[in-house]
Amino acid sequence: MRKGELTRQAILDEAVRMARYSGLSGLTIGSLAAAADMSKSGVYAHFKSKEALQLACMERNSEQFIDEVIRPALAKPRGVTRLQAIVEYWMRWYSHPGGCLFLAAAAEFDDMTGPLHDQMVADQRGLLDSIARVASTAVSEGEFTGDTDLFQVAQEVLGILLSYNWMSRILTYPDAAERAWAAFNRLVDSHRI
Amino acid sequence: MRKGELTRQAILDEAVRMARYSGLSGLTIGSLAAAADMSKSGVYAHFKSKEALQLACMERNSEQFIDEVIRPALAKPRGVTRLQAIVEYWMRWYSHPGGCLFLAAAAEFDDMTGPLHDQMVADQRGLLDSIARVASTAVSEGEFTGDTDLFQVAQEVLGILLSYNWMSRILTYPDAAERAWAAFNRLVDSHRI
DNA sequence: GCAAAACTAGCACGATCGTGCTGAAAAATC
DNA sequence: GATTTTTCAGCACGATCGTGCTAGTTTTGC
Repeated sequence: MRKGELTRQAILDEAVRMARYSGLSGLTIGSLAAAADMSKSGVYAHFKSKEALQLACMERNSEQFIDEVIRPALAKPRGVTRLQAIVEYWMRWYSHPGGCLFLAAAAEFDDMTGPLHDQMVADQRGLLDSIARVASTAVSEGEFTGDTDLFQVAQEVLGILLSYNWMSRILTYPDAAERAWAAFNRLVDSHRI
Repeated sequence: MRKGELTRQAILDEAVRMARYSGLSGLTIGSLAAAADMSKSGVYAHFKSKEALQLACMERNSEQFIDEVIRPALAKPRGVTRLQAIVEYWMRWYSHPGGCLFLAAAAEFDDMTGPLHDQMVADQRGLLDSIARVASTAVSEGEFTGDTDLFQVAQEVLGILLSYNWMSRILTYPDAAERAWAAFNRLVDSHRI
């Protein structure tokens, strides 16, 4: 009853950690069991199927993202300050060992049907909405012009984040962060009142 | 001698097509053989290992990218026109059934060691250099200021492309292309002399 | 046309995958 | 402390994976 939920969370944390490296498809119950010092069936019993395990991983990952990116950003003052904060925390999120599970899931499930694909799309939509929502506070605070296209801002910020991830994680360019901030500042200035 | 190379290419084309959907790790020799109407060992004989098959897929994919994106762009006049062209062809490249194999490979091999990872990094570096090289023609043609940071441009163009891919392919936002061009125009204007 | 080379189907191997049953150990409830 | 429920290891299953050998067919070079 309580012990079960505890080990389930422990398994899930380990699963998310492993999935960041190998992806959710590359994650196998056998290796997960070994990492969690349990038997294969012991792990399996907590999730009635592999798909359920993968979905649980995505859910856990989203929780961690909220904890590490969304909530800290919301603690900052509304407006450009908060927009800058979410980008900063987001860039830190990308530097997790193994990378970003959202990105891995998107690459794995984009051409697929079923619950995994649907959950992935919902997650991605949530990420984009988060940016747009924070950007909207810059409008309501009078920092951005009233006719600002929030999803234009969201798409461009996402682009800055994605290319930063590419440059720093894959190509290991040391100037990636600096250039990302240059792009961000130019974007913000173009919408300033 | 000649027949062998022919079927090898046919297998490879089919393999790349499949890998766009499932990734290079998800690609299995069994399903590839079925799609190519051959026996498993018949396919396997052309590539002495699965890793060699995957590497050959990456090579074939790069050739196709050159044919469909790089070469057509180089046929355009140097400068902003060519930069705009490479973005346009690149966006079309992303709309291939199954998506972009460069992106899939990057997600699969980023945290890995070995030839597959190395080839992927080399490919990605090549993609970025392509953008920077085209951007440099805008400088030499006198359209961009002389102090333009070419890799700043490259990183931002890559961001526009990546976020376009995300928005259109995963989230199926219809305005993704329009917004990508808006971002592109703003970027170009900021570097115009 | 013939000999040599290249190509590919058949088959089998060890390994690993997800899944599921069964029973013992542990924990929770009273 | 007894009992009921939960938790988990052992084990086995069918399927599929990559790999490789062996023979026979097809294609090539002369």
